[in-house]
Amino acid sequence: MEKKFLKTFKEIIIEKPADKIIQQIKELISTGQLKPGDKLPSERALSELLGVGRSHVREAIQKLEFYGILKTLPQSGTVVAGLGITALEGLISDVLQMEGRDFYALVETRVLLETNSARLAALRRSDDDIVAISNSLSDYEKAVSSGKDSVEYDLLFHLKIAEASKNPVLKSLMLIITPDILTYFKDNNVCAGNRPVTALEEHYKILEYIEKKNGEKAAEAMNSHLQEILNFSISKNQLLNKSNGNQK
Amino acid sequence: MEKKFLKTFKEIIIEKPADKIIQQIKELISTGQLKPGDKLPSERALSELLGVGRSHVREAIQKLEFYGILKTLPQSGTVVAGLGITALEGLISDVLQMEGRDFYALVETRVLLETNSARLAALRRSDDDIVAISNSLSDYEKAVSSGKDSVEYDLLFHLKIAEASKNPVLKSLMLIITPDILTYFKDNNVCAGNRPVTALEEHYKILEYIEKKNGEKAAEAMNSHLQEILNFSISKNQLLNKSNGNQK
DNA sequence: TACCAGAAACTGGTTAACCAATTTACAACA
DNA sequence: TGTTGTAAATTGGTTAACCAGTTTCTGGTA
Repeated sequence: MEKKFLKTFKEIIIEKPADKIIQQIKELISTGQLKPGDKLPSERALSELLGVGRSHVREAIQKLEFYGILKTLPQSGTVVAGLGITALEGLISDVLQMEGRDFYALVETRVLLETNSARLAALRRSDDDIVAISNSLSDYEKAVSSGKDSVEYDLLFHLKIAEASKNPVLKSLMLIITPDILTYFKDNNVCAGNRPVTALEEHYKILEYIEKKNGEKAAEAMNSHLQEILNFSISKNQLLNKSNGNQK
Repeated sequence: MEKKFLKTFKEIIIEKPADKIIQQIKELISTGQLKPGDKLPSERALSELLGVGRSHVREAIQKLEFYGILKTLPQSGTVVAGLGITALEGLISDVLQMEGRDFYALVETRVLLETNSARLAALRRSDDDIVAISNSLSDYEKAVSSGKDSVEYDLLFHLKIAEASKNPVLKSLMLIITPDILTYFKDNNVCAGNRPVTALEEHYKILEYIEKKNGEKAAEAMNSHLQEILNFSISKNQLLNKSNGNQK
């Protein structure tokens, strides 16, 4: 089994300079040496202090700004953003590297989001939404019958439902976890055999309930549609936990 | 009312050069001119093509890489990553600038996440979780009785529950929307008057059900706890939509 | 013709210098 | 003494040049 061999080797994470800087700044904030509203030392000062090029400092600040932790004011300075700092400790380690590979949690969350997305879509859909969902469904059907790569079209169908829910936040969150779901699916061949075919039927059923504006039924159909994947991920996750239990 | 005045003015979005580049690359991909696996033109070529400095191109690529859309291979080139490209259309405009200010959607999603988070926490909590939640609750209580800034401690309480749910993805998603919730709260004084006091009682009730491992009751308590905020955001949102209806 | 060094061109990575806007310090004036 | 205008220092923004690998082309050899 060559995979195991590879696993023991591949942990050489090349820690880019910027990442180290991020870690240091994070520490300064979480230890309270830098409080919300404080100004950071200038980029030049930091680069000299840390013994790295200014571009690295720049990159680190950009990333931190992404997460809303820092705010840089042009020609003036960089400050620690005030809000949500209490949650910072978890933010970086969690959001940044959600690679936790906790497939079950991932799918469980997806079920949660999708079930409610279907319910809201049924209640709030416009006629245009029905058209959009139908189109993506026929795209999916084509992909299935041609026999390959249907997964992306599958998720696209679900995304259209999220759009019909008229809740952009819900949609955004789904978009955030979608890439991880995708890699998970592709790596594990979740949609093998004639699973796509049965899934297709379930999709039609979901669409039907959404069209009928039956929120509860739509949610229920979506839930049972995803339940199978959830069960699959349970067994898979247990396997992984067993073999990788010694990892951090 | 000076706020209204400011609102009509502050929409001068300074479109940074990097953002324009991102938009162009996004378009190239979504129109199919760049397919997954394709190599992007070199940074130099792009910078000359677009008439901007290389650092801007660099910044754009970094951001795109963040979202898993691009992958840069050192000393070789930058390629379009294969996964989830279909979903790209929405990804950038949505996740990047979720500033949509759709407060109702934000709170609605929060209710959804939190309700299920409470349910799972009740089912999966350890004794340590109970201790952690209790502690954050007494922190909150102290803040309330001292009379200020209780909001952050409030959210911290909810976060501990998310941790007890043993679903890191759920927790991460909550962390993502938390900053927006916070600014919303602070801007609108949601927790004014003796709202914190009644909220405190509800918190204790939630904790009680979680301790008793009663999932349904915990979910129910959390739901009614948040329902008031949801109602508040409905009225507020309508007001905003009315006054800002002409915005994009 | 097939193949394989070796050099030249090109890649992203990194640094240092320069730019324009902001902030700060200070001196002149009221 | 307090205010204000100006200049110097400092800031993030931007550019251009250089570095160390990678890829590609090329010419000679078997």
